[in-house]
Amino acid sequence: MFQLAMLKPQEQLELIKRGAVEIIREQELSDKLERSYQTGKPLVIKQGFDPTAPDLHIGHMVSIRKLKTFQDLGHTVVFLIGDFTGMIGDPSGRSSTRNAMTREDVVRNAETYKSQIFRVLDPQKTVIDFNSRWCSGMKFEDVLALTSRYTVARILERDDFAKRYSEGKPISMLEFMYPLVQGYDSVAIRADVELGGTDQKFNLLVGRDLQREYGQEPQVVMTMPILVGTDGVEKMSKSLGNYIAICDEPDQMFGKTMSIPDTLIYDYFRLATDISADELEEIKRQLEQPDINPMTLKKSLARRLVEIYHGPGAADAAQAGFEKQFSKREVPDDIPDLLIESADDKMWLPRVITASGIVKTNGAAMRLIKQGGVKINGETVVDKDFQVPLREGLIIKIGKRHYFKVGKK
RNA sequence: GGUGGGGUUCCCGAGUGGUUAAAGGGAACAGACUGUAAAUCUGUCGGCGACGCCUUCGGUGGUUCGAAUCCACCCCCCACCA
Repeated sequence: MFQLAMLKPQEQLELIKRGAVEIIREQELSDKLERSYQTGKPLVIKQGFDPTAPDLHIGHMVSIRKLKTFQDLGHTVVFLIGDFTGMIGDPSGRSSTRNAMTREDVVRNAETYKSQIFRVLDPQKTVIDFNSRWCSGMKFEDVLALTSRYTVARILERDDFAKRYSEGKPISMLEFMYPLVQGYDSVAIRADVELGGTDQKFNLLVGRDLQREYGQEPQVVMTMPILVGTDGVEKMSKSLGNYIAICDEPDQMFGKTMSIPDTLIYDYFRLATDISADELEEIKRQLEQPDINPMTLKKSLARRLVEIYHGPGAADAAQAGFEKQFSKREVPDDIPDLLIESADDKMWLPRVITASGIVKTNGAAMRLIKQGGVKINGETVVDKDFQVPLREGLIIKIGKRHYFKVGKK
């Protein structure tokens, strides 16, 4: 695509700035680009990632796609996995499920990361690094030396610490140290620019301060917008279940996109697709037209997303499948088979439903039946005692979107 | 170390001896309406083939016919003081 030698610093800056919420400081970035241009030495662009949850979603991609821009401009991207703190674990704090990870976990997660980010980033131009590489070898005196360069009051400035502190919620010392560890990473890899969501601003700034403390030129901090999740309320995250994963199947990706509130359409176009400024303007205009159904715009958004991660052919198929299943309310083409092993020729309906994995307990299955959420071959079944004949071809529908075919193993 | 407050079902949060699987809200799920939007309305929301039984209110013991509720000890969180 673009080459470092081909684009002038000013042009690079324009591309980089697009979509960013804040650049601290733009002048410094401009200077760095200028120097890089003159010397031919690429800038080091850093972004840190949690060693857990390697299920990347389109919210992560907002900044990862920005990394791609840097990469296209010839700069070096360091995809930094924060395995060190992850391996220690943090039993306290409110997200008490954070358990220590083993080296194997970390390696496996890193592989999963790779398989996902390389859908966007160029493997040849991406450095994947782990902060245990320098953290593990630090002596306690090094750590103390690090802590001496920052103050409690400054760490307490961080929004969520301040909030939790004033609300009487616990903050572990380890969590308290996180910003320093993360900031030290910037020192260790001599980052020129660090990217992150706006919620990371504080941590990124600590990196800047620490670099200065260690006699380095401070990194430029660049924050990217946080994508709101499909619920339209919380930020997109795996744990809240309001995310569109980049490895979601086309149908699923299309469907999830169609379920977002209308108010999100514009932001999703802006942050999650490659749409041009002109097209974006057009979307905005159309959203204000009362006679245009936002659904049509949402469909085109869904298509674009599927195209990015699965290609144009998949987008066509996903849209066709969606319209068949939800607009026309027809039975979709691909229905998973549920093969049941049984000596009998029939089986109690709740048990069949549970076997499908859609609900966990017979009680939940019985509730669904009672509420009219279960259909067999298009007929609503309200008898919770219903015995399902185990013969081929029976199609069971659960709720709005779950289908499966019953068969005997 | 001292003093005081607190730990309830996915989350928040009532409940201070029986009628309590535990109010209310949120989330979630199902149904209606729809555009798998929002809003709204209705219902469900620990487990069990289930008018009954089992498990649950930080942990362990105890008092009682009966405990989330009372007592003892322990663990954890928070505030203030040192």
